[in-house]
This record gives sequence, structure tokens and C-alpha cells, in this order.
Amino acid sequence: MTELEPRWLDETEMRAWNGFLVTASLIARMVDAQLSEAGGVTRVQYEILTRIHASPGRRHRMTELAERMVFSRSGMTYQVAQLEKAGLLRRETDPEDERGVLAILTDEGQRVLETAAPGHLATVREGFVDLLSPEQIAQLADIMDITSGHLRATVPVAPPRKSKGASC
Amino acid sequence: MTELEPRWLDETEMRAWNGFLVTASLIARMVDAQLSEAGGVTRVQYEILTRIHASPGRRHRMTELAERMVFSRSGMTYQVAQLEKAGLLRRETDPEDERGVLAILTDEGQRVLETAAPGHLATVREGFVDLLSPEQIAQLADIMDITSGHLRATVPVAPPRKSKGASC
DNA sequence: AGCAAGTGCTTCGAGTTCGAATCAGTTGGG
DNA sequence: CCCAACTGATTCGAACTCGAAGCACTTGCT
Repeated sequence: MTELEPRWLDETEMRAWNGFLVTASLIARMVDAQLSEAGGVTRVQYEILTRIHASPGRRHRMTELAERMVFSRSGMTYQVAQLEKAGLLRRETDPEDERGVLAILTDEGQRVLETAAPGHLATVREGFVDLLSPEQIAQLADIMDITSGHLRATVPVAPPRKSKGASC
Repeated sequence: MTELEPRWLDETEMRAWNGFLVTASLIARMVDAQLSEAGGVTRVQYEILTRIHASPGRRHRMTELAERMVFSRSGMTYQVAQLEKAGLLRRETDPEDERGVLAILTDEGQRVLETAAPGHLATVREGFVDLLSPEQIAQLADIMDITSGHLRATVPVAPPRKSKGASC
């Protein structure tokens, strides 16, 4: 983990890594800006609504939502509370497990999502997808499958659950 | 900008876009975690130190630093202030323009950077670079050059300076 | 020189994020 | 049945981030 003589990134690796970081920051800003001037919701909120929308019954458990979005549970509680205040979703305790809470899309939330979707999609295309050739999109999809898959298996998002196996 | 019938993302585009977002979040978390348990500095602070280190004279102007890092100016002021408190850099007004401020790496900052670098680099390799083949790295580098270049030219980070050309 | 416009940085207030601690409900022995 | 361990969600405090507003210095025009 802590080698004394690390292998520095070569020129290509550096372009890939640095370009990745810059792109991530900038596209996030661009999407934020578009959504905020389009009125309704923030980027995080938009994504929450989208995920709930895509779930069966237009409802979704909190923790699962947080895990899929790579977001802390407390942050999720906060944002879902905001969305509930705004009337875009409501919360209900899960009848199958009284500890759990279901976030359920309201009609109003559905409407806001439908209104916001075209502009958001256009921004994602303009700032990202449509800049690349179909081949590059395919290459990128493969690459991101590898990295996201590996990282999901490696990086803890929620608390480290009771360790039953060895930790090192 | 707001088409009535948007072109939705196809399956490959979705994998690329979604994988990109997930990867960005997770690698950020992984780097954060590594740096925080290694002791010294946060990810943002590490990057600031690195950029100053790479500059001639181990010094760098604030605004330029913010622009290169895709960071707000006020956020940069905050983080540089933290680093100054910690003794890792000091601030001096630029003798060539009394408005400007130079952030200058201290010996202590240099030392911290050298200590943190190997672990950080190892994490970037483990969580990202070394997961990919040389070909994929090359593909990714080309792709990220396109996106970051386009976005840098498009997305404003600092206030929109006095517009001398047309704005649309 | 003197003033208006411009530029560089900081301050301020509001909103967001996280992890640790907490509360509530569930599960699995005894 | 009862308790201990566990799990899902929320609350709380601290830290971070941003944009707008403000201050200080510079530039350009007359």
C-alpha cells in the first residue's frame, strides 16, 4: 500500500486521470446550472426522483436508494425530506418491515420529472454523450463498467457492517 | 434546448453515462478515505499542494489555481486559509500586482506532500488506472481530452467576466 | 492627475454533505 | 417470552461549498 518508490503516472495515464476529474467536475456544474435555471429541482433531487420513478410501484426504500446513488444515508434523509416538503414525494413506513421507509413519487413529482427530463437529457447529450463517437461511447461504457464494478465491490459507502470475516 | 421529443439514451450510452457518475463518486470517496486515514490533508488540499508544487517557484496565483482545479474562488480562499493555518503554505501579495495573492508552498508543505504522495498514487492506481489495459487508458485519455476540452470552453466556473462579444 | 470601469481576492449567509450517535423495530438464541 | 445483537432510518454537530456582495488595487480614458 505504501511503497517507497511509487510508479508515477505516465503522460497518457495522467491525461486519463486528470481529464476524468476535470470532466466530472465540469459536467456536474453544467447539469447543476441547467437544472437550477430550469427551475424545479437540484441534480441530486432529480436523480432521486428518476430512480424512484424507475422502480416498481413508483416507490423505493431509503437505504437502497442511497446505495444505488452512492450517497450517505443521512444525506439521503435530508434530500428526501426536502422533496417531501416540496410535495414531489411522500414517505410511508414499509408495511413489510416497520423499520423501513418507502419514498413514493407523487403525481406532482411525476409531473416535475416529466417537465425537467427533456432539458436535462439535452444537457447530458450536449456536454457529454454527443461529443463522442459511437465507438468511443462503447469503449467508455466498457471502461466504466470495469471501474464502477470494481469500486462498488471495494469501496464502502454505508458503515462497515459488523465485520464477521477478518478485516485485513 | 427544450425539445418536445427528446432522444433518450440508448443502453450503451446509459452504461457510459451512469458508469461515469458512479465511478466519479466512488473513486472520490476512495481517495478521500485513503488520504483522511493517512492523516494529513483532504483530497482538495492534496490537489492544491500538488498544483503549487508543480508551479515554477513553488508558488501559484489564487484565481488561476481555482480555474485549473474547477473550483470556486471563495472555496479556494477557504481551503488555502486552512492550509495556511496548518503551515503547509503561506500567502504573499504578488509584488507585480498588489491585488493578487500568491500561495507559496512551505518546506513543511513540501514534506507533507512527499509523505502523502505514495499512498495517494497507490490508491489512484488500485481504484482506477491499474484496472484498465494500456489500450483502454489511451482510449480514455482521448475521450477525456475531448470532454474536458469542450466543457472547459463551454462551462463558466468564475463569474462571466465582462462580456465583450455577444452572449448567445 | 482624476475618475469610472475592471480585476483579484475575501467575507458572509445559506444550503448541503458526512459520520457518529441515537431511536425504533426485528431476529435469533436461551 | 425475553434479551442481546442487528438493521433501517433519523438527528445532530462540524465541515465544506457556492454565489453575491464588498474591499482593494489597477487600467484606461479624458
